[in-house]
Amino acid sequence: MRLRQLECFRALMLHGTMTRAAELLGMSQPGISTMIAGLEHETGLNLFVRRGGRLQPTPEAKLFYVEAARALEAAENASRVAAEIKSGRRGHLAIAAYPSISINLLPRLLSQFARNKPELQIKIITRNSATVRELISTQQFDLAVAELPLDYPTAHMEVFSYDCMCMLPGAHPLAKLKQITPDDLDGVPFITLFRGDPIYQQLASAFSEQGARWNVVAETEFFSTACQLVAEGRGVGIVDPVVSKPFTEGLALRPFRPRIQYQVAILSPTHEALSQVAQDFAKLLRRALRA
Amino acid sequence: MRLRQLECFRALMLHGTMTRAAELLGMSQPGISTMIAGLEHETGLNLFVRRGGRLQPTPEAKLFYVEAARALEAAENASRVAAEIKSGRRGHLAIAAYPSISINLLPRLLSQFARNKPELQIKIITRNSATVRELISTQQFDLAVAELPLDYPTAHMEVFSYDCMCMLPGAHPLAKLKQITPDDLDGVPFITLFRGDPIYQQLASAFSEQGARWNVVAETEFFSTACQLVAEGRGVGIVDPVVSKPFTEGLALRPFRPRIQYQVAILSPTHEALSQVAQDFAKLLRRALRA
DNA sequence: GTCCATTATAGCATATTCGTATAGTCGCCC
DNA sequence: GGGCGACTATACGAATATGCTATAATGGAC
Repeated sequence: MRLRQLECFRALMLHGTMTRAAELLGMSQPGISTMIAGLEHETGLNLFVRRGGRLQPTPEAKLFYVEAARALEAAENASRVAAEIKSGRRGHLAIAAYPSISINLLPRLLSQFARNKPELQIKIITRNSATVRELISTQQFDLAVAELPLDYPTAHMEVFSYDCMCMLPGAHPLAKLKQITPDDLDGVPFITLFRGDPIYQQLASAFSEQGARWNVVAETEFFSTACQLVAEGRGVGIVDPVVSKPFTEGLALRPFRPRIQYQVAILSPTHEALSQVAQDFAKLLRRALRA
Repeated sequence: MRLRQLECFRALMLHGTMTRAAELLGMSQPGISTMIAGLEHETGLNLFVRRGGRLQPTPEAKLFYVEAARALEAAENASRVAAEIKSGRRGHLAIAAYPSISINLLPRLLSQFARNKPELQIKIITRNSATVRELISTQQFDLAVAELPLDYPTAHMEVFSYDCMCMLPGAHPLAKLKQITPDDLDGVPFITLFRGDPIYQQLASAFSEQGARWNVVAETEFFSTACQLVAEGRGVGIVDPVVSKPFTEGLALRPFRPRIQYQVAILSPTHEALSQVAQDFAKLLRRALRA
């Protein structure tokens, strides 16, 4: 039993004559005739009686029609769903990300991505980078974004490295410098990430190597919190130039030397194939993180 | 999108490798390969990633699979239903019949007919012959059985004529006669159908023509009632030899002269095609009425 | 590296599909 | 009853699809 036969059968049931059914389906009348003959032969049912040169559906045809129409609709639905999947209108995209990126950059990218995909189900879960790494290995997420380093990176990783910038209130005297070193910040009130963070370690080394006094007045968990404190005039700080960009409006950013490296990675599951939607979004995300 | 493609896709999703799917479907591995390639091309979806010489379903494949399986099942269901219709296991058979025949003969034939057709829905409606004739023209019934004559027979008719038999209690003295005439029954207590019935008219003429006294002691609506009264010894009567046969057990039946004609017809709708089931049953019924 | 299991491609025979041309059938109207 | 119009069925051929065998290509295991 072929779908085309069912299609012809339905058209014939709905429109009464083969000639009209053929028009509707954009095919010739003999085409319909042979299709119907084939269907009758294969099912063994007499679907129409030839009566006065016309076709009259038998009771069998009426019974069969119900099922035939149902099957056709299911097939057509499958086709439609395929098109939806292809265009990304249907599907889901589950992303795990660490806080700083999930506050602003990620939702901004996602809403842009999903604008013409009304049926796309989106899930963002925010966890610290270590948890994010674990989540991706449970295969429950399509993509994850985590800060490096990770203890034991199991998933497929794509790394993005940034040199951190020193951020200062716009009117700060040091803002006139082209770049900023620990020497310049000797004793200047400083806002940093927590002691456990790699950034903290790198800063501590940088200051101690230059013999400058690192005057830490605040430790925060996220760049975004630090940015806000700097904006309030509590001191200067250090920030990555891409992910935290939305939080540094109105602040002066200057290259910091020596380089303080900040690394972020897009993680994807190893055992699971990546959906097209996820691949497409990864492309967008990659572009944003490279910028 | 063709059903065969979906079939291959399902087998592949369920069994993991093309080789096994091919075995299951009784076809070659390259056959599956080209089917899947065709499906991927037509839907525009990457359904499998080739990974280490194996196929791994993509998330798109998993999403699409749900719909594909549904469509396949619907199509298979349609096939099954077609087979059921063909074998008469599915369908309905609505018969309208006049009382005498619907008491015994019809249900007996029907239950024999439906023995191996568990899904066949049977409807018997019992009305007098005039109503039966009307019902058949409303197209709500497949077949009807009515007594003739009918006022204005619109439907297609197949007529069966019988010469009525005289019925007597088994021990009745007249039972020794080979055939019975009104003369033989002069003054004998007689049980007949109602005054309006054609049988009544024919009997009245027969008796008056021979100048015999027709001693009517009971009028009944149905032959079956008359038979019971005869069996109780209330008198003799007249009965058709086929339809009423089940009610005449233990009674003596003798040809009655002059012939009293009793006519029954199988009616079928004119505008509606007859279902195969109905045709098959009509054949059985015809054989029974001819006997 | 070799073997084993898998998938992909090529080439070919067959089947299906679907068009055009044409014949057959029936009802209708004069 | 003949011709017309509307319809269905059949014949035939070209394009396409199907599905086989043979064979190449790939990658994992040892």
